[in-house]
Amino acid sequence: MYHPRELYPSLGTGYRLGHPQPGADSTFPPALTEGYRYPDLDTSKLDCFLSGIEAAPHTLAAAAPLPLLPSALGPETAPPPPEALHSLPGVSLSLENQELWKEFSAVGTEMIITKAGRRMFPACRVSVTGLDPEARYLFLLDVVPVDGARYRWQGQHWEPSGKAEPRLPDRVYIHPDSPATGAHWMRQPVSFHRVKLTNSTLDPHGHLILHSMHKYQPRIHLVRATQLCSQHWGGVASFRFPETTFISVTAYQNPRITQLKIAANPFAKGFRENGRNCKRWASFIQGMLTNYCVPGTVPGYQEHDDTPGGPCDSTLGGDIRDSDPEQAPTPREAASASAPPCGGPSAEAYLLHPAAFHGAPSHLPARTPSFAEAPDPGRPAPYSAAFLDLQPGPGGSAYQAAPSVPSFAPHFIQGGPFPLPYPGPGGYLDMGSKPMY
DNA sequence: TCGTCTTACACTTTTGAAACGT
DNA sequence: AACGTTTCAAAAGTGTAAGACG
Repeated sequence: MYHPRELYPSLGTGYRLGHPQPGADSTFPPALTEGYRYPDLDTSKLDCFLSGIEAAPHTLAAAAPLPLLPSALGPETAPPPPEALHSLPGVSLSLENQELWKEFSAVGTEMIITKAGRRMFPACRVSVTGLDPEARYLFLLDVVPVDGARYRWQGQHWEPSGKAEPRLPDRVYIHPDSPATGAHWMRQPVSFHRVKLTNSTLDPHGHLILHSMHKYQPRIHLVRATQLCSQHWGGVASFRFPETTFISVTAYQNPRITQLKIAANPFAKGFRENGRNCKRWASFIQGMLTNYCVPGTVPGYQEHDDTPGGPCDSTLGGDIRDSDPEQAPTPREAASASAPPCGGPSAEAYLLHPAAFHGAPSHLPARTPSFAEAPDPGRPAPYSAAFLDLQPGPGGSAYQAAPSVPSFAPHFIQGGPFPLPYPGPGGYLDMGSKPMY
């Protein structure tokens, strides 16, 4: 994983990737709104990194007047802008470790956040199809609040307990292999296991900053980066999976989650049979035998399912799905059909603020009475009104970008300089502070 | 007092360099 | 000499428990 600072040594301490957005919460402490800085920009490294990117066939049209974002924490009044989001038709994403996620989701997924940064477990691991094998794409992941509530563990379930904290600076994790060809991404599952979550608002490492005891939803964005550092783009598709919703905590609240983590995460092996927590583990085994199955025998429950170093990143060397013709990349004609029209926003603009490309949610979701409930795929997710709808694909777990693409809000194109600096593979982008909902 | 957060700890896996073999 | 495999130590990732903090 690259640290953005390694790529941009010369920008100085005042440089920020994401400009403060219109309507941003002005009451936010400056240290938070300024967020992550990139003190050392080395453009030569950037050139090297971007040298392989193909020339862009299309140019960004002149930017239209920018609509204002809704004010922070304000009512949701602004309808999505009329511009259509340039999606990637035919592109579908499936959650590889869906079974594991469902196991956690059924209990109420919790993710530890620490000052130094903690990895997500389970990690988001997806398979993608429908890309142009020869085009280059960026894979991004960010995490957004699900609602405006803070949660509290009530012994048996999670309950809302008050208003959410002000939204923290948005950061986006860029998959280390980005940008890579569609053939590369489709060759094997793409894992985001290196993503780290932190509760340190002044985190210097570029980890994704979250509030403790808040509910979050990871999102995965695919950007066709026809030319990364100019005003070109080739379409974008965003995906999310309801079962990956989680509540951030500094210490596990639900003992069943702890047991699930120990059972499924190889790094927690020490807390199993022969570990210090063997009594507790034995009790859990008994429970699993009664209610589910022995860990390791439940599909998606094997510890390898999310083992770091699996099919995940650095896909540049992996070769897991190569031999499966059934899952081979779609023919080129399908991909060419997804080629975007001329004009439109750029990949870097999307990097600057992916959320803007999906517009603002048309409404705030109702507070969930209890997180213990399994997510209802049939019910629109809180952000879905302005987000790409995900339809279960033929494979069951595959989600496809629906044709009824929502809106595209170009107001963030204006926010960043062109060419936009790109933090590089495995890095994070600080999106700056932005309105909460 | 209670809920939340921080830190040190023991344990495990991962990673990469060095050694070794072909 | 080049390449591939094995070994091993350091680094990194886990949840726990105790204590600090507000």
